[in-house]
Amino acid sequence: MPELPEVQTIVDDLRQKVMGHKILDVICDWENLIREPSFRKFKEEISGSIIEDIKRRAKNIIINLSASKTLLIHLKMTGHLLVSSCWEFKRGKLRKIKNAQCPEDDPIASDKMNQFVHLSFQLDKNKNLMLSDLRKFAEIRLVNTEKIPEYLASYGLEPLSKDSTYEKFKKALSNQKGNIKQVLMDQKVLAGIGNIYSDEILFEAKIHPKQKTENIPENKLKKLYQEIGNVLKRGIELRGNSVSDYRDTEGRKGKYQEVKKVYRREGQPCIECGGKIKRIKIGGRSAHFCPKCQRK
DNA sequence: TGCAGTGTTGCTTC
DNA sequence: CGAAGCAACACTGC
Repeated sequence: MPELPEVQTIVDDLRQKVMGHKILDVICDWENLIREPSFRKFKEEISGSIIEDIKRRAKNIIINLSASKTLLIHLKMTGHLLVSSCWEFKRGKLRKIKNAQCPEDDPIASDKMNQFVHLSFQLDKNKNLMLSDLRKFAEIRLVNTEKIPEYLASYGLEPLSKDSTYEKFKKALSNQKGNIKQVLMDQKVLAGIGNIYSDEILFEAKIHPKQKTENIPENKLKKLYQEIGNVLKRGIELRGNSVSDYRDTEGRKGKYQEVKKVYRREGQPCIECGGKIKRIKIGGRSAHFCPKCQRK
């Protein structure tokens, strides 16, 4: 679920909310979430550390801690990070902290994602950084900071980074033979794009998802590069999409789903030409597109 | 009621 | 070798 714009929104919010905080303790009822080291070591090593910096690479959240340790978090399909001063994770359940001040319309109180909290970092100043995950696919690692580059070595171009250029993009795609939809989602080629944004990007660029990457003409490729930037930036502006269950660190929905044009709109009219949006399978995933606007 | 489908990724299989 | 399938898990919707 969380793709680049959602992960970026989470990272930006976390920077505001938990930077400089100390991690006092960790509570967890699904230790498989912690991929390394063992939970016992994890707890021991992380307790007492300070959150020094928070960044994103691809769909990973990177939290630099004091003592040269780094937390690497991947939310996969249904993971969420929540920051709250009025909820705590105790005896396997999310519980309201007595006498704590909650926001009037606290979404955590009503949203059913509150049933799926499996881990909580207890921070100083009465804050909790919690991970909820219905499907339990999320992964957390605690590694030595110097090792981080190895973990991130295989990722491709960051489409929104300052040094991303059309030439680099073109080069990244130059030896790709498959269909463009799958290439866009290949994290080794481009970092951060998933099923939803790839559909929206291809619609904006007027490219058929099954178009062979090597056959895309130069002008279309330029357009594609521009639209990747436009769509992802719009996603961040709208704080991500909650087509499904994405929520930000307060438990609130994003707004990008209100402007999406093709994803999960099978059978509905195309915003631009009125034709019917189609859904096909590509690599086992659903691809949505307008057959009139997007030609091979 | 039951089964296909779901945002991700990486491993296994053919 | 590359592409396809599947597993990790649990819920929703048809």
